[in-house]
Amino acid sequence: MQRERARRERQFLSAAREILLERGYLGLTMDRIAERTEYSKGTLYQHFANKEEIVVALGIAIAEVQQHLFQRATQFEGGTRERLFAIGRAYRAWALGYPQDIAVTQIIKHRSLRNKVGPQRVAELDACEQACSDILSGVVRDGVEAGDVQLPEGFEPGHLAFGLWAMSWGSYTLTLMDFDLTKLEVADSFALLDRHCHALLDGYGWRPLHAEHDWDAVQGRIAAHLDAAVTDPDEPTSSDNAS
Amino acid sequence: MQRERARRERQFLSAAREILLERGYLGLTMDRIAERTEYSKGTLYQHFANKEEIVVALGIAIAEVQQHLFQRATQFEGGTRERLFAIGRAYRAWALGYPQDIAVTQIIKHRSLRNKVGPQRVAELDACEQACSDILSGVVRDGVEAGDVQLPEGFEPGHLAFGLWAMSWGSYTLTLMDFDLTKLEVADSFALLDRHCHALLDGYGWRPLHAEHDWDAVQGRIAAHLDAAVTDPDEPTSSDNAS
DNA sequence: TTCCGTCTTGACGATCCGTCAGAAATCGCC
DNA sequence: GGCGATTTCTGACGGATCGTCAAGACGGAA
Repeated sequence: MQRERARRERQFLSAAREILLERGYLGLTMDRIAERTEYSKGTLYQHFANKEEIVVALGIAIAEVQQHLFQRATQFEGGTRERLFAIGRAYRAWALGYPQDIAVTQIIKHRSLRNKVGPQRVAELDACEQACSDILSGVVRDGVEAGDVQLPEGFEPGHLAFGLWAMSWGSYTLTLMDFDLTKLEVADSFALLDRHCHALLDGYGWRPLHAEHDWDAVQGRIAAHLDAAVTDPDEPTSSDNAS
Repeated sequence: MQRERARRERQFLSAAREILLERGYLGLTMDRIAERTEYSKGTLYQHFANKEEIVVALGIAIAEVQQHLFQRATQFEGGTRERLFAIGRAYRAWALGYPQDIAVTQIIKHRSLRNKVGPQRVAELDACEQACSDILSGVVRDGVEAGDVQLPEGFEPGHLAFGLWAMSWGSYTLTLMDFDLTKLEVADSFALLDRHCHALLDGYGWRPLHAEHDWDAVQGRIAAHLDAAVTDPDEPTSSDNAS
């Protein structure tokens, strides 16, 4: 039964995520996943051809959450730079809410892993990432069309999107890697990233500039917008509700 | 003999690097290293307690090269922003010259690996990275002192350095991870990174701004400066000499 | 030569991956 | 319900690798 199969796949992934949290990447073994789900290893291997596939599958789930957050953020009603800012906040919310997932994403991004994974799964992962970067590029395009920003000669919207993404991703991984400094800087590193993104956009002249706008106020509205998405449509189960 | 020991350690590392190039990270095994160096596994284990230690040791060697390049770059005679640009070019030269090393660095940056490595080796690696980021911070400090840039309230030089580093590192890893897009974008992604760094510095108002200066000309001078360093002192004869 | 401390070796136990022949469950038909 | 066919599940197994360690090789001193 197809339905049963999907349910089991979720079980496997859920177990894998638990083990990953408890024992780290090196502690994640196929035997342990099988043991925890009380299925046999053979059954597990009918879903995932190898360990890497499981990690990539986890990555796909993560990317879908990200995509969802980005989609929500891009619907924020405001100027183009505000919407870009909203996506940045969504990314930040993701990084703060699922810190473990950054490590998983980091593993997935490593090439040697992709070689052992089936092409359709890789394609699925790429599609998710493509969707996220398309959302980002779309907002840049909107900014250009609205006349809020003028890209240099030969610049595509995706180029600017890449810069923002690279800086964010770099910040997260560098922050994550430091053991001791992290404790002192983590709270900072997010604020810092925000500030750098503003500087980058200022550098390209995207209006309103950092100094021209009350971004703290915008941030509050964005938080409300994103929170609404998190708490609103996520509850099909609760029985007691006030009208 | 201490001398002998150091020589062997270099042999092991050299073999490890070769295997890494030929067969990738998953193909790097202790047996293969032992076989290639014609030492036994037991001897290998007297130098490195486990596979992770070897990778970190490779990372230290890589970081030393980086540090050397940065040091050379920072001696470029020019304005503070030009010197910063020189470091960027040095980083780029490193990434282009040793693409495989980016993958190694990426592995090292992953936390789960550090747990299995001896503390003094980790400390050595951290020291190298600290040195590199100190060089970067130093130039930022010079820029502030020279009045070329005015940092926002509460901003330390290291904060700006972190931004540049994060964007560069993020660009490299994101570029490296894509299989197909890479082929089309690689030549671009470096130029793009340059442009983004300029935008970031412009955003913080570091003079002279991107539009105020002939950076292509500076780039030529920097290349000459760095090339001089690469071709000059790179040939220590392997033959022994009396001291 | 013989003894003794040091260095080296490769066989070994342990762990984990991925497979596959057979067991168990389910289905289809009478 | 009975019974064979088909699908699904299982866990023991071979292969690869890690890291260890008892035994052997080596070299210098007596």
